[in-house]
Amino acid sequence: MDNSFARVSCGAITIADEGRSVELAGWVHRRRDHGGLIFIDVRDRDGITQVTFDPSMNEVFTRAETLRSEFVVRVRGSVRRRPAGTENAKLATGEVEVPAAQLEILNESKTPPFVIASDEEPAEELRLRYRYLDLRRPRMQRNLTIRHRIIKAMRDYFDEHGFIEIETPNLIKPTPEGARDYLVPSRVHQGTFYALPQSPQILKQILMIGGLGRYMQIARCFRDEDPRADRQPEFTQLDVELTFVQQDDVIEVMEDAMRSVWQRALDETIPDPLPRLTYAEAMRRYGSDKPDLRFDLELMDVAELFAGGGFGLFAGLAESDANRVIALRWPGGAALSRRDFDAVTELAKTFGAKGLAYISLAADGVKGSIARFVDDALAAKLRERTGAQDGDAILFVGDASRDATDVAGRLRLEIGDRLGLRDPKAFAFCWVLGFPLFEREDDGTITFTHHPFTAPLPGQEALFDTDPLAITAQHYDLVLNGYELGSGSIRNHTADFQRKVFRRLGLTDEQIEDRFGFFMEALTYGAPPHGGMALGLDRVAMLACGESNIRDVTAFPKNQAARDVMMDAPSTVPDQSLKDLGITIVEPPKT
RNA sequence: GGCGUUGUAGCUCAGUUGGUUAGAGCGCCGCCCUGUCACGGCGGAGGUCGUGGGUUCGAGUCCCAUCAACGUCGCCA
Repeated sequence: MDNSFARVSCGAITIADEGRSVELAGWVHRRRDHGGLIFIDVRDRDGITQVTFDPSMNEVFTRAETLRSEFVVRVRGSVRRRPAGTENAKLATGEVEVPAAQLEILNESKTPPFVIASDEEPAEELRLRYRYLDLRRPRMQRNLTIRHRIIKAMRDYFDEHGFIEIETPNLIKPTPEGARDYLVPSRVHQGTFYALPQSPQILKQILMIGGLGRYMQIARCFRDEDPRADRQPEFTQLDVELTFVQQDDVIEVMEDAMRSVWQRALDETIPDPLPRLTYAEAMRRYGSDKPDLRFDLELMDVAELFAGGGFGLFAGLAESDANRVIALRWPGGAALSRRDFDAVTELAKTFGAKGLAYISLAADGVKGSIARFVDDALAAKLRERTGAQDGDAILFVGDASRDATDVAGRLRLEIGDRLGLRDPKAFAFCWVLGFPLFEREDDGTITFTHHPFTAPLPGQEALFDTDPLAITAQHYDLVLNGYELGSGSIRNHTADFQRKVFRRLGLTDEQIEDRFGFFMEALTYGAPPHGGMALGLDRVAMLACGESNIRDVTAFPKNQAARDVMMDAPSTVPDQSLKDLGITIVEPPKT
């Protein structure tokens, strides 16, 4: 290589480099062929530099005429100031250009299925099919860079605070609880299976029993459930665990870490301390255990205002504490048409509502579906309770408490969306605490809210046999902009108590021994008190990037059918591979 | 598995109450062009309208089924 040319990045050349002999390598971003003069924008990860080709350079010019989009080139020349009046203020390198003295075509490119140098967004299916082309676009390069900075900031923070990163295995023991496991057949022990970890939960607890004290890991996790915009079958967690801590210790470490990450990765300052809500309060005020605190518009209970009144439905609901009648203020909602309200009602029905009542407030009185039941006195009370003013509407959801809360919580987000109150550049963190330890499933059985290793609040052990659903857990969720970033808890650290929890969940001693015997035994050898947390890194990155889809912060995501459409995975395997594993496919795949 | 939205040129999209030869912008190809940077000018190629069936004199348009993508519910210790 000719060392008189300095290799430089396409984004970094400035007027200070004038006269320097440089070598650029990158992709042909755009070409502008004037016949007697050719401009090529050469792009690499750092930016774009304009290269010019003059006909006086016979051979080089002729070769330049063959350049097309996404060809890979190496160009050498001396940086020069652009002629006066031809500078491009839109480009960081717009004051200079590189007249090509040498041009090497390192590789040609077929015409790409979509234009990389365009703001037009191709269908996601196409972006995933040709992910390597999509990754060349600024958006993905930016998102992956931010994701990297977040991960680096996390590792730096925890390293500085005495944590060590420890890898845990990906081939582990299946646990039938929780999500479906991805299973990996064993060749050596035919007929048996490893599972990919849904999280390193038990392993990190055993690390605590192993005396490692402060652990963190950027851990890959696997859950065989249907993907969503904020969920992938394969995802990454920031996993953390500490010994000799109480709930507040973990919360303080984690929120300090997040403050540090936001500062270092995004140069954003977030509050200290972060707001905290109880689970009950979050459900009551926001209708969600992961409230979006970027805007207010809280759910207001108004059942007693309708008690004994003319609107029979709400008057009836008001007779029992098991019901809620919730009012939601819709700023400016009085401008909506009957048709608009009908559409919102239909939407509410998709949320599970049986119906939706509403009134519009105007200077000349109250209108809307239940206006005839709202006299001046009631209207005044509703205004006072909700803060609604002339020009606003109020939606009413009345139902059994749980159903009304859920519907109203979703309607609140819908209103926030329509009013543009969910700013992707705003970050509203909060903690949600005080979750119940157990929940009742639809079939009536008792299950855990978080996971079976979560400890109850001290002193509540007595409720175990009398009223288990009343037990509050030492469990905390970190929430950002209406997304659950992650959960943590103080764990049970005695075998006796852990066994009690398992039994309460309906496991027999044999099942406990079979599935968790190794762990139960570990607890009997001086397990220290411990607790920790795990955050969904993909969601953290998604929100930090202002994206609404986890796939846009993942280099190689699966689609909604859990397929990798670039590799075409999953796929069939040769018969011999199945034989080695002792596996027979009963029903051959279709197609 | 349920519900919703979408599917028309390589890409992004338009296509009226069913009516002659299905369009636009970008991209692509050819020719011209020495200061462009979304270069410009002229010309051109490119379509099983997702697939299958039905209604009709006639279907991109209406009906049924089906496939795919996305969103969502179920599911997600």
